[in-house]
Amino acid sequence: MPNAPDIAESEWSVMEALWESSPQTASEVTKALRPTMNWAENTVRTLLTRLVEKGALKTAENASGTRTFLPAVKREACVRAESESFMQRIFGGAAKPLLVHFAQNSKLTAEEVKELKKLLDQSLNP
Amino acid sequence: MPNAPDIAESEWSVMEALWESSPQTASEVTKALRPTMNWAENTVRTLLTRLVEKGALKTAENASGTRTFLPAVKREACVRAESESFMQRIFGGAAKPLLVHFAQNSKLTAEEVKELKKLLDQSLNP
DNA sequence: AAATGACAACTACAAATGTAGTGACACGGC
DNA sequence: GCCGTGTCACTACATTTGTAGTTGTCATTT
Repeated sequence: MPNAPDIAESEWSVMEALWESSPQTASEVTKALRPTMNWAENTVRTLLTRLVEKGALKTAENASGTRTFLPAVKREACVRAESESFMQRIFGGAAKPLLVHFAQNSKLTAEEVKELKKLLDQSLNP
Repeated sequence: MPNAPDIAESEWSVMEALWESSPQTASEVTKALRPTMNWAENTVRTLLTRLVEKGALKTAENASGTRTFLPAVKREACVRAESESFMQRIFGGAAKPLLVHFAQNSKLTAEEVKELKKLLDQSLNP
């Protein structure tokens, strides 16, 4: 499995679009992102190219011979990598203070709290 | 209270040193960071200058007339800002998936799990 | 006094990021 | 056969980041 490359913020939106649905052509991705990011098509193309160079995306041809893009790395792997580096940077690598922070700063529903407590228990008994 | 400015990764180490203990002169900060980051003093000075420009640090003179640096923003505020932006970027702004992720991917002690469960409960009954 | 050494203010410079513009080519209509 | 449109591959360019080096000043030390 390929390691998760370093994905910048704008690039992340592009990845999301393709994790959501792939393969897509450059203009499809542009359209998919239009509502959120109002990027010129060339901007999206640049990001796509960079992501291919980084090994985060692969390309293929569709039926009409146009190039399409698809993820080369799993979203979960990238999320894990980003999370790891964030935890390192801000919380010195310790999960507990991080969890404390988010547990305290988020408004959760009773339902969510229940779920999370269950997950915490499970993380103990594997 | 001033808003938390955008603090880059290297800059963060410098901030940590000053949140840890302040005021400090440039060379004190350099020495404090020496074990972890092996930076040239000028590197640290550059970072300090940038942080002052960003409004993350203030300066003052010490008894011997040398400039010292001290935080202009509270660590907690910066942590909150960074966390917010991270949650936005990677988890679409939702706390629950984030908490799920870290709850599942961290090895916590029974003690920690207990604490966290308590915090979760408290986050419900304020 | 000359050398040394901290401190400050500038300057340097490459890589990464954000955000495009340009020029060329190819296919499908008219 | 020319023309617009979509696609591609390049190029562009300002900012931010990482990591210093250079120059000038002062105070302290031989």
